[in-house]
Amino acid sequence: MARITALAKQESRQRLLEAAAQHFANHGLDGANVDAISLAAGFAKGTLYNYFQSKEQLFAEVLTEACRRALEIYAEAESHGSVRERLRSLAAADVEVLRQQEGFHKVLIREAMSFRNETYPLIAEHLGPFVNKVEQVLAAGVSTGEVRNNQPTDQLALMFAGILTLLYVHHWGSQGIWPDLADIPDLAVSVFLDGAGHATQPESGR
Amino acid sequence: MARITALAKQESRQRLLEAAAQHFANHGLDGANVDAISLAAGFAKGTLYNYFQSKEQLFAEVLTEACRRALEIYAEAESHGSVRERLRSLAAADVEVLRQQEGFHKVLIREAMSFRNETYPLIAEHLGPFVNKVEQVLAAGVSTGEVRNNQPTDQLALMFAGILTLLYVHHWGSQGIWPDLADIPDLAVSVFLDGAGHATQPESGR
Amino acid sequence: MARITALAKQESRQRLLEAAAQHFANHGLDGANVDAISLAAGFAKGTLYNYFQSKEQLFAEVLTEACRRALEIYAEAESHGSVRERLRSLAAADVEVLRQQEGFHKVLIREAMSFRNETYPLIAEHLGPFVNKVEQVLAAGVSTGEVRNNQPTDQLALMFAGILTLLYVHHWGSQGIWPDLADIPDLAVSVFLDGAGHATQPESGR
Amino acid sequence: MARITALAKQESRQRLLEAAAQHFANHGLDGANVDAISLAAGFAKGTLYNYFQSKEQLFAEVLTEACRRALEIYAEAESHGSVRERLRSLAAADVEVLRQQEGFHKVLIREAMSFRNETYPLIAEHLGPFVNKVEQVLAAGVSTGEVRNNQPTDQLALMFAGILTLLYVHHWGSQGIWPDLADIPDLAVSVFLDGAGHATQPESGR
DNA sequence: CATGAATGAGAATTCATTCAT
DNA sequence: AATGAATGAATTCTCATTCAT
Repeated sequence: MARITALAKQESRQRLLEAAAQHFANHGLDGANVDAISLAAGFAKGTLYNYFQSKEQLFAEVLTEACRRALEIYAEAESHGSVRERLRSLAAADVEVLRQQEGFHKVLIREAMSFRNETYPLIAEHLGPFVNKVEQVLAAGVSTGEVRNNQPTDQLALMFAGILTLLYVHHWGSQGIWPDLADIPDLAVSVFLDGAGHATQPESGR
Repeated sequence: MARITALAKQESRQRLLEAAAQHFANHGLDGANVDAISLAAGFAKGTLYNYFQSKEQLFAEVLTEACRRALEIYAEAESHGSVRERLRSLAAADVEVLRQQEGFHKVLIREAMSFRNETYPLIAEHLGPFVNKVEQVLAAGVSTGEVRNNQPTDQLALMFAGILTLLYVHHWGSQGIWPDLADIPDLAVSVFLDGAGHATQPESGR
Repeated sequence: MARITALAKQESRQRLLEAAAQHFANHGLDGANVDAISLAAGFAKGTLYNYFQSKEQLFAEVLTEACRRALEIYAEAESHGSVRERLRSLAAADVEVLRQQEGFHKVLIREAMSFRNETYPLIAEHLGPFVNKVEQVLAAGVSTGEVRNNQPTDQLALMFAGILTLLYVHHWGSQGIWPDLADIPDLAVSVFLDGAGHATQPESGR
Repeated sequence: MARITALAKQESRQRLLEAAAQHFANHGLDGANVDAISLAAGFAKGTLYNYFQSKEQLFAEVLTEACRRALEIYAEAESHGSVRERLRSLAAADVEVLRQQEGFHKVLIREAMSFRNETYPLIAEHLGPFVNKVEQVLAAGVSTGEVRNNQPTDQLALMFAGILTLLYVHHWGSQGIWPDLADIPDLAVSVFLDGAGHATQPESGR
């Protein structure tokens, strides 16, 4: 019985997290209404508070959950071949993560931009694992000569993650016209590695 | 006397707009407190409502004002020399715009991420003139061979503006540690034109 | 105009304080409902918060106000004659204070008994002036030999104030049957000075 | 088996009562949290409601239990010697009762001050036996001349009980500095019998 | 125009109590 | 009996906005 109860509780929690992700996606963090989330999950007004201590903690938990899923997907991203290929693979994984909860990620990015003490550290932590993976690839690339060594790899990794975000934002801002989500991995890698300036000789490994 | 009154009214309005920009910068749109803005401008609590109809409209007006100032500065940006030099000059102008109302731009960028129907068009309009200028430079660069022609220039221009924003965000997110505002123009141009991949021969014009 | 406004505000504040005293008297501190107080004062729900920052602060202000009135009355209490007469006079003043806001004092005494960090210091401060006056009288009495010197005067003063409170409590507990408020000053002095044991010779100065 | 079950139920009930006494002592009646009590007793949240119908009834039961224990201790108090000695003995018994559940008695006294219809009669009932015993001693004292006969003995008895309570309150209010619990019986008797006024000749039986 | 008191809808949060398991 | 998830009324407090002076 305990197990059944525990299971049911897990499900309820999940329902609340999903309703919350959806609601945050639609209303943002400030605009969100805790009661509405609880009701949307099929519970009474105050029930959410049996699972989460506060609106902020709820947001944090939604984030953590998103994180967890993201890590699973990142873990699956193959990592061999050239730096270009490995970055592309990571970018594709990130796009996949995005697809799963696109609305919530929109809010996430927006909250990241608010630099609030309550949310910024949380989000930075969320980005951490991805950026770390990117940095490992770049560090390897520096030693093989595939990546320029005129900038620290941690800064480069941040730039790569940033360029991805940038493309998401353009995607949303253009209502999906450009770029298409499917094009983002290639685009990001190209922008990041090649730049827009004229290379004296074309890259071959593309 | 009517003129004096009108002038005084203009000044009051300006004071309110500045106080609002500062306050929005610190608290965001949702978190802003209308009374506090009015008080910060040196007026009593309700006075703001003699000038603006609502918090939202006030925000929009602050936005419009920021746009207006930005345009003035962009107009002054010199535009000659190589593509690299001209982009650097535009980026420097943008940084200058940012410096003038750094807090407010923080909010601007955050709001851009919310894609709200009330604010997004305004912000897009704000970016417009800058992006147009960048595009002109890039189009010229394509014809001189300084810029690759594997992507439409409007998309490239959006990317350049985006990279700038990205660097601002990293600047804020790192509490000013990296990158320094002064380094941003060079950094943006380098990232945008050269990329991080290994060029077979180093650029000379740097 | 400013003066008129300030005056009106004073009146509103007073109305709220009175409604609050009444409401606290009826419901206690925990049981009190801030909205109800505001409504009872003839204002809208939230209006009270234009005057007081929180329920606790409101309570503190009611207390302070009661304090202020009490001090006025204590100040009027004549202080000459024998220790017995002077104590009687102070006790009578205290009863007078009590009469003015009997309900609120009931709550006050009750809150004093709760020893909460939020309220106890406030209330102790409230009692201070009265106890000080009593102590002065007792100290004088010790030097004239009217008061025994087998206990520090500050402790004796606390006992006297306590006996008064005790009689109030019995008054309330018996629904006013015994003791009558009017009898309390004499009773308190008698209990305090003479005790219930058999004195070998009756006091004459009574 | 029914007996075993009944016994177990008794024990559970007792555990809950003790946890409740402790919790009420720390938080008061209004501030108490039913869930916390149940958990503190080692049960799950709702279990308490298998034993008590409501928070109020629980409080009443704790009170009744305290009463029961107090009676046992009062019964043991020896009663011979002078009035002074017998009163001292009763006071010592009361202090002993207090010591056993000091926290709860704090709440008890506070609740007594609230004069609520739900709790006041209970508390009066609790005091009853003690006051009766005191009254018997005093009545005997009146006939031996040890106690003045200028006041009905029931009122005197209430005063004695009240002075004890008063000393407890000062004990708590001073954080135990004055008076010490151990000093209270003597102090109470002295205050009650002798008063603070100057006796023409010192008591000998002290 | 400036003022600032008043408004009242609305939000987060608490918790005594119920009841299906 | 024990459990603990669910309930939802109630409460404190906020603040954008209005409007009489």
